[in-house]
Order: sequence, then structure tokens, then C-alpha cells
Amino acid sequence: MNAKQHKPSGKRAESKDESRQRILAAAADMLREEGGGSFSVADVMTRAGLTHGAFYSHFPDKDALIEAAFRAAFNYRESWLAAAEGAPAHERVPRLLEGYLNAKHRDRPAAGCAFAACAQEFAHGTAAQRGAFADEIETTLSRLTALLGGKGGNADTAACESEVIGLLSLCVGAMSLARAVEDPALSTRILEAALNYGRGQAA
Amino acid sequence: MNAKQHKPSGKRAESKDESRQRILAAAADMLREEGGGSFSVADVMTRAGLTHGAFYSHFPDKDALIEAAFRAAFNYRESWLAAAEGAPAHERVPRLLEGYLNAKHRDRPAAGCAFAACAQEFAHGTAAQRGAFADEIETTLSRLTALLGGKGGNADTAACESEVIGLLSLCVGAMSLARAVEDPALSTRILEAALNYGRGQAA
DNA sequence: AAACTCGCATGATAATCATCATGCGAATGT
DNA sequence: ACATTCGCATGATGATTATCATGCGAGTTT
Repeated sequence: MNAKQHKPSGKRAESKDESRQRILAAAADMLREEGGGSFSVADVMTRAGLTHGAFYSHFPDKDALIEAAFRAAFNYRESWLAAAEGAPAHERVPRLLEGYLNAKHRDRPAAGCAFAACAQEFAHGTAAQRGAFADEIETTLSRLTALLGGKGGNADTAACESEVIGLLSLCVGAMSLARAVEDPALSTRILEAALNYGRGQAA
Repeated sequence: MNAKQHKPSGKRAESKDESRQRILAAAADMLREEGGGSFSVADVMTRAGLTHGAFYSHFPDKDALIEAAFRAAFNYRESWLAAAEGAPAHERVPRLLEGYLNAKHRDRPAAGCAFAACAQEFAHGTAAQRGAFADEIETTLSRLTALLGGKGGNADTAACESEVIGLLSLCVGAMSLARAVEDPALSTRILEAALNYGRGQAA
């Protein structure tokens, strides 16, 4: 307890926090666009309007940035769910499928689902990253469950879990395949067929 | 047409071909285990029992290796399909789901499905890599179609396409999520729920 | 306004790699 | 046997990049 710790306050703290947000936003975009292995710390900093040296006063290392950026990359989920909330119960699954399995989502990964962009990379990630992934999955499943079957019937629980997890898996898988394929026609076929498949799986 | 091109033959060619196969096998394993961005050319060569310098007499560059290794990584598909072929028609979908969505497959990616291991990385890959991905998808879809609905009814075609693509998407998505998640219990829940979901989607 | 903080830029450092250049030695052809 | 070819090893080279060290200048405190 030698020196008093001056907490940053006023314009300086505000500015640092804004910088951090810009770094996170840039990283969240790049993570989904290119994958965490492909961008450099310097790239992210440049995109955030700073230089590379400032990075380590915001994050301990690149792995931590990737984790934080992943957690910050769920703006898509919010709008996805919101669009379905407005619909009557039986319309919600189709709404979710359509909101996910479309060409716009496929073509703008930086604004899209972080699961579909990061799952395979996070499989080899740090424990913290994998923990973040699990956290976000849990959150997403809870939200979907509340949206689709949330009344809480006991016997329903298992069926609802299957539906919710199946729906998410289907979406993530189809999007991953659609993005990996060179042929645009095949890519579209994948999205449309998965959409159909998901519709057939009515609760 | 100045110098006559001596085609390699005899023990030497045989040996080079064996080397190439070892390189491919090593790369196919590492590609699925770690992802193409994570291993180095030297790593692959060492695993193949050679040194890094020999690499460029086998492949023009690392991207070409990744493409070739991906194409060589479909041994899993063969046994997966074979296990379902032996079953009566109505048992085949469950057989496929069980053969894919299980813990053994999750835990040994090097022996598993290349789509689930590579899709997201190939989304940012070279055109040749993405072409290879599309080729393998087409092949897989054909095989699945033949296995599940192959009689060729006209009206069936669309329904069968949905089923086949939906099945593959569901499998790939669930496996990707199950591998990315740190919590083993959640991982198992994902596999089992997706299995259930897929079973519910009877043709 | 002098003293002090702290965010950020500039400039190393060191490691990792993909890729290339060179040379040996075994297998091949004459 | 001799000359040749070719697979492979050894040893650069240059680029990229994560991370650290230092210093300045704007904001903050007294």
C-alpha cells in the first residue's frame, strides 16, 4: 500500500474506454470475417484507429482479445431473436430459419453469427476461449428455449432441448458449409435445403 | 523438346510416391486435428518422416498441400456410409446420425469428417481449396442421396435434397459446436439433442 | 502553474515460417 | 564402370508478427 492508485476518471478514462470499444469492435468484425488466426494485433489496432503499441495496455495478449471479441460479437443474435419474438408461436421457427439461412447473412459474416464463424477455430483455442464459447451457447439456448417452448412443461423439456439444439446446429452447419463452398449455386442450394429441412421439423 | 524427359520409374518412383502418400496422410491428420493455419510445413514433413526441404519437390506450396490433404481426408466418409448401407432403408438415417454424432467421432477429429474440421477455415481459403470443398460436398450429397432416396422419383427429388442436405448440415453443425465447447456435459447434450432432432425428421 | 499520470506512438526483439539454393548419395541408364 | 538423374537433407533468406521498452504530450491534481 505504498502509492495511492489514481483511478482514471474524466476525459482520459472515457477516452481509453472508447478506444477499448473500438478495438473490440474491430476485432469482433475481423474475427468473424477472417478468423482469429489470420489477423494480426497490428491489423486490429490500425482498424481501430490506433497503433500496435497501445494494444498491451488494453489486453494481456492476443488470446484474451479473441475471447473478449468473441463475447462482444453477439449483436447478431439479438436482432435474430428479436425478429422472431414478434411472431405468433407457430411462426417463430420459420422466422428463425429465414433470419439465419439467407444469402445476406452468408455474405456478411462480420455482421453475423459468431458460432458459424468461430466454432472450428475455437475447438483448438484456449480454455478461456472455449469457456466463452460454452457460455454463449448456453445463453443462446436459454433464449431460444424461452422463445419457443418456454412454458416449462416437465415432459416438454427434453423435446424442447432437442428442438432448440437441433435448430441451432442445423443453422450453424448449413451456414458453415454454404460459406466454404466455391460454387454459388451449390451454396444457395445448401441454404434453401436446410431451411426446408428445418421447417419440416415442426414441434 | 530439347532433352528427353526421363520418367522416374522403378524403386525411385515408388519411393517418391510412398513419400507423397506419407506426407498427404500426415497432412490430412493434422489438418483435421489442428487446422491448416496451425501446422507448419516442417511439422508435416517431420511427421511424414522427412525434412522440410523435401516438401517443394512434392507440392508447389502449402496451399496446394492443404487442398490435396483435404481431398485425401475422406476415409471417414466411406466407413460412415458403409455402415448405413447394410441397414434396411428406414434404419439408415438413424444409423447415419449415430455413426456421426457420437463422442468417439468428436474426440478423434483426425479420423473424422473433414467438413466438420475444415469448413470455416476453407471459407477463407484459396479458390482451389473452396473448389475441392464443393467437390467433396457434391460427392457426399450424391452418395447420401443414393443411399436414402435414390430411386429417382421426380417429385421426390426436392424432398430428398432437403433431407440429405439437412442431415449433413445438422451433423456438421452439431459436431462443430460440440467440439468448440469447453464443458463436456454441454458437449454431450449437443450431440444427443441433435441426434434426437435428426431422428424426428423422418422422411 | 508545477508535478504527476497515463494513453498512445515509435522502435526494438525474437520467434516462427514459407520458400529457395545447394549438395550429397543412391538408383538408373549406357 | 561412368555419367546422369533425382529424392532428400542442410542451410539460408526474408517476411510476418506477438510482445516488450521507451518517451512524449495531453489531462489531471495540488
